[in-house]
Amino acid sequence: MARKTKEDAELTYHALLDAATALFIRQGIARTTLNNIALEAGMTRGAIYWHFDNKDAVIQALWERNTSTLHTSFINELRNLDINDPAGHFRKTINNLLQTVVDQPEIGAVIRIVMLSVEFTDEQTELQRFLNSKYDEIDSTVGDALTRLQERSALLSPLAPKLIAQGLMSYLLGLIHVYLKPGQTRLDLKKNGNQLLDLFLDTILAS
Amino acid sequence: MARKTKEDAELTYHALLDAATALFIRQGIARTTLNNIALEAGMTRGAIYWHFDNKDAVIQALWERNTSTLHTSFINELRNLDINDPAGHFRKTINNLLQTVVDQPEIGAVIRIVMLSVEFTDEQTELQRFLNSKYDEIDSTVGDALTRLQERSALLSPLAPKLIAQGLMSYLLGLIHVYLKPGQTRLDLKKNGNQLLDLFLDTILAS
DNA sequence: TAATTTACATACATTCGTGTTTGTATAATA
DNA sequence: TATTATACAAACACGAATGTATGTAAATTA
Repeated sequence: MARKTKEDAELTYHALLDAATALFIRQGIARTTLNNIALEAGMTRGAIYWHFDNKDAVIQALWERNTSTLHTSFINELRNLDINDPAGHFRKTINNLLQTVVDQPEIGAVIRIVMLSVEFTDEQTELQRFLNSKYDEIDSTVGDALTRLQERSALLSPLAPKLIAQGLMSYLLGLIHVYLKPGQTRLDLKKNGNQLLDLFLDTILAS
Repeated sequence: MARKTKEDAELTYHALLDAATALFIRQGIARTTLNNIALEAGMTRGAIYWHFDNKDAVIQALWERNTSTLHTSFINELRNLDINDPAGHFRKTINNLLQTVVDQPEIGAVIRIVMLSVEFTDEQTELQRFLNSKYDEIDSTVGDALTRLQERSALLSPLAPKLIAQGLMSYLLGLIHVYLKPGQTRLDLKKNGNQLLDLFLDTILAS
């Protein structure tokens, strides 16, 4: 067919990623073929192989486009907790994260996709290593933040801060995972997300 | 080759399920082929197709063999909470569940497999419906139990019991998911699982 | 002990998805 | 304006996985 302008090409690039997101959520990653994605976006596989190397590259591009900003800003917030009210700042940061995920479905969707694509680990693929490194980064940053809170005796729980971080991360991931399970209707994170989070945060932070 | 006795056949049946479990955890479900499973068990695909209809049937059989008992006993406990100390009984039941998952790797592994195989839902397959119904059963049972606790004013949190149930389930799933992520080493549920759980339970139940 | 299942192994057919190659109309560029 | 690079579509080649069909030795049954 016809060649597109640079702007048109970028449109299809994003259309492909959007299509991938929708299908990954709807049918799961494994069941979604590159052909599916292309057709959903009104293209052929040629377009995909032009813009990406393979399916893993699509997933990584999804991460870059939809969550990398949130990722780095989240980490920056935690690394520079407000010196006057670090506990409040921490709480706010976590709450904001969940709220962002809920308010911007594209972001939440990609997070769930990422969670699911870490399924395997034997003979780690490049994507696995990449995503794992991102997760580790968050994990240790949360741990460090809680450690500093403990040093300022802003932690209620006597448990080790690294351990609490693991619990908090598990809780967050669990909430997102359950919330975004397709067909799920009972859990309304938009309404109750912060309440549920505070349920946990109240035990570890002074209110 | 040679035909086996009935007992031998049952051995290979279990060998196949064991092989499937190991491979699913190691490589993920999608990446594990029926041939892989057969070879891991020292058989050929013929053995698999003799004992099971397809891969989904293998997963369902895994559930039946490794978690159905835990499932029903867990539900029974929650449906018949000790009338004298329902809150303590509830707490104990949840803690036991996590401890069982941690102490018996085959059970924990299957739970994680099940979690991951619910990935998709569009055009639900029979397996999806089956697993979802099991999850719903647990979910509503926990909700009911918490409702009864609230009626007896044994709930500290003012949140709706159904909502708390969602949070608790998310937490549990998150913990198991993170804990059983292959290659993961930081979270030691065996040591700290109950502490982490109590972190949550203490906010909703009287100690 | 003869007949019949059983518990698989082996072979086959077919589909599906991937990666690559080729073709091409047009935008960008010089 | 001629050339070249771009953004794909279309065709091709291949392996891999599935499901099925067939073969078969031994266990079970009558």
